[in-house]
Amino acid sequence: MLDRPFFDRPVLDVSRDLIGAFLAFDGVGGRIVEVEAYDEADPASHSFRGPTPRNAVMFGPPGHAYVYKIYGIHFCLNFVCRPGSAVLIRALEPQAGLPRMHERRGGVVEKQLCSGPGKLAQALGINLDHNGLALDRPPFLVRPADDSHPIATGPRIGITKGMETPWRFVLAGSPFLSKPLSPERKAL
DNA sequence: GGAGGGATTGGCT
DNA sequence: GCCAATCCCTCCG
Repeated sequence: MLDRPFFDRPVLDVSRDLIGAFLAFDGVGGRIVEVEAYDEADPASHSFRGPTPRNAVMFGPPGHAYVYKIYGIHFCLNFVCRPGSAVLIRALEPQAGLPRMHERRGGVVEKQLCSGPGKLAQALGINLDHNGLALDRPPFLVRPADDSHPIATGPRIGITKGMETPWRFVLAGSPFLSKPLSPERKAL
């Protein structure tokens, strides 16, 4: 079980170590195959301009869920690390509760159940009610990766600032990513 | 008090 | 590839 000490570390270390970890929400989830790191010095981060009502959880204790709504439609799930930093969970390899994922996501193929931050939140049933919940107890369950995985990094997706910062981490070669990594780079 | 915009997705050209 | 959908949060007046 991953709890506060795991998340009370530099956000890049946490991001790398989350690749291959298992995430479930109310028994629905899978292996984390794609994340992105954000911190307070980063113009792409919600925490860049300091604490506000929306991002308050990012400045709270490590090991909690920061959930926000994007484009008025979708939800995105982050894991809070040290104050002002968080890891956006972007894609899972579905492993648990697949029938419920399919119900929530409609008639998509398995590869597309959790291949993006909004899709993942929809498949797991995560919304603003879950903002601020601790990650080390139900309905959340986060378990460490049981062995090492080939990790690749690259630029983050969809942002309009900080595009040059290669803080996207993926499980190299996974077919469950939101987008292929290009060009492929070695992990730090 | 109000306008502008976003760490996305899915559908259409 | 392009673009609309749709909610607050943030910032400015």
